[in-house]
Amino acid sequence: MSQLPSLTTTSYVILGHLALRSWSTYELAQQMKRSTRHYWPRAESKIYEEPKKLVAHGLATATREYTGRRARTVYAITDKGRRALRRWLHEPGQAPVVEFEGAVKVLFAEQGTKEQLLATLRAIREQAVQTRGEHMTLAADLAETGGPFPDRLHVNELVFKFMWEQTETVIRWAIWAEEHVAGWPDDIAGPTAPETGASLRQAARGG
Amino acid sequence: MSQLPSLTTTSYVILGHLALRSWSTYELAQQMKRSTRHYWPRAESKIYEEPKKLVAHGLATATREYTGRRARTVYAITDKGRRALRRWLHEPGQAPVVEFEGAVKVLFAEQGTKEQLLATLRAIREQAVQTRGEHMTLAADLAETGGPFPDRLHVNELVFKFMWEQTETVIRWAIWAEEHVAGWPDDIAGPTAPETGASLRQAARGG
DNA sequence: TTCTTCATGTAATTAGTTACATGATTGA
DNA sequence: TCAATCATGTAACTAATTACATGAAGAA
Repeated sequence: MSQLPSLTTTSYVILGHLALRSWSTYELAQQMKRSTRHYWPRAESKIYEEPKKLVAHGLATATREYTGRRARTVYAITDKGRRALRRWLHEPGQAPVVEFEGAVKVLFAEQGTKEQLLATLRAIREQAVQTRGEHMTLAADLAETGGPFPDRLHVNELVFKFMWEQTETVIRWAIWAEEHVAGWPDDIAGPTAPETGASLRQAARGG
Repeated sequence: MSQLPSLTTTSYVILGHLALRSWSTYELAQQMKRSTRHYWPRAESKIYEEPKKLVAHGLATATREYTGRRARTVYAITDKGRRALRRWLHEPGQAPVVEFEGAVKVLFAEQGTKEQLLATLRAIREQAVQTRGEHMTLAADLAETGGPFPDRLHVNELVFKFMWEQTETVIRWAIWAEEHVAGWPDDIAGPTAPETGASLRQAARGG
């Protein structure tokens, strides 16, 4: 029947925001850069394009406004949109998917030098420390001002905690790996040291 | 100059495998399902297609073999391929990117019911526990047999540890969130409880 | 007045996925 | 000998990205 393009998770990210208030696409892009980017990253241009689909489905309405001769579009949720959001919340969500190029470089590290591997790990750690800094700023703002939606602080806190723990895990892992590799001989293509596999054996026993 | 499609991280994942030995595409698909899928997930069809690009760049060679009338293609790395891989290892890698639909459902949970939120969290936890089980099996195999490349156990251990900690983090978070939410009133759209924001304040202080 | 940054999109391209197809092998 | 599964791809489609374009507002 319906020839409309089907809704993706990205559609529902937008729809969820519209359930809170009406937004212009620029505002949406700013807000999503601040929060959902960390667990649902999308290019800005996508955020300008996606709401049209919601309108086509009758889940949102678009209003044209003007600043001088320049147009902008403000989107608002419809009743049908609220029902669709509730239905979506009811379905089980997708598990986390991780894409980590740095890990691939670590996996094939023995094709390069020990120095290269240590540099890779250091870069991973520094990036994560930087991200943690951004998270701290965000947390401070949310804790002090309550953020743009103070009565949503409780759900915000849940997902913030996930982001935080995720980043901490990367930092801890990178530090562990750097220390571990520091003890390796210079030729990392060679056979393994006696203590190699300790964490595998531990994991095999269930951690 | 070069009109060849440029190499992606996926290309280098394949190239890295070819640095270890020659593989048919089917073997590559099996191996990647076992290991790199957890931090570089790609559809099987992609794994059949991508090596052609390596050949076009001169980084690999393709050999046609036959089982009866049925053809298969075995790929091998070239010297140019090894050099390209080493160059790639030298460049800093991309930080982890997480896509987590479950977190989006948690973020907008107050548009639904407390029961829905608890069900979402439970599903996340159960999925992660299942993944941990797969990791345990893999760890046991690697620890016992050394896996298909015993002298690469040291680098394998590094990335395995990342996968493991990543999954453990999800499980711990889900349990924490379930306990946290259990203490909320039935109407989760309402204003927040007094202890709300405690972990935000802690994060703002640096953890 | 000019430059830069903010604000608001569109167009072109692509990396990746889903769906399909078919030969070989194995076991009931 | 039939069905199921393993093995090996191709074709069609799409979600998403990168690159570009342009008006408005404020700073120098």
